[in-house]
Amino acid sequence: MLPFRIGADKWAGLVIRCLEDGPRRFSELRVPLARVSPKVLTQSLRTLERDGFVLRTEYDEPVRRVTYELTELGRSLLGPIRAVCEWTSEHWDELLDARES
Amino acid sequence: MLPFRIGADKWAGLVIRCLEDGPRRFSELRVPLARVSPKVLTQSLRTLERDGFVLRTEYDEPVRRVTYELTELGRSLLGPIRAVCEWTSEHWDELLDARES
DNA sequence: CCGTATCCTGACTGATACTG
DNA sequence: CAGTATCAGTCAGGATACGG
Repeated sequence: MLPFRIGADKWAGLVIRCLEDGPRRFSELRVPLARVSPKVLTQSLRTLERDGFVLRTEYDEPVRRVTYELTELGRSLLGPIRAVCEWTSEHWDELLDARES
Repeated sequence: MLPFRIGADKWAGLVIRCLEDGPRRFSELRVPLARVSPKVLTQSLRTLERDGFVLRTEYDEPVRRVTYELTELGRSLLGPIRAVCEWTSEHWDELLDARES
């Protein structure tokens, strides 16, 4: 589908972009990433956490709450990621043409 | 190994960078990409050709010769790719740290 | 020189249902 | 709410050897 992607796993780039405006809860991430099953989303977040791109915070409250936010390292990735996303939107039509022929 | 990559396949980004200075023969690509088996390199090149990033030219000569070069579309990818490569070299140490802990 | 053919492995992705 | 458990399926990636 996508001509290319950023990230060790398929969704890492999108997840990071979803976090660029600040911390998000798991359920908040599921909205823009509705096509991603909870298992896969969790896997992606765990990998991003392990590699130091994302910080996971668990709050001890009556209603359970967990947030994810970008670390400084994760935030430094936004530049390259945006470069790729912009390229994709600029060249989307050409990509479709190449696939059809 | 690499924290993330550009390209539908693992080597696409590197292949494109190897072509940034002009056409290269298959055997020339195998030098910088020595760790890539010929089958996988061929696969990558075929995909890049199909998607319009690379032009493959076969010369009818006594000694067989095939060259690959970037199309204009392929060349337009160099910007985003360089952004990712630069990021990687700048943050390489941090990535290793995260993996070890 | 420029690839294919074959075989193999495991990483990645996924749907669905269930739990603390 | 924030995940895990389970059960699979696909497919990219890789080693090695051979072919036009």
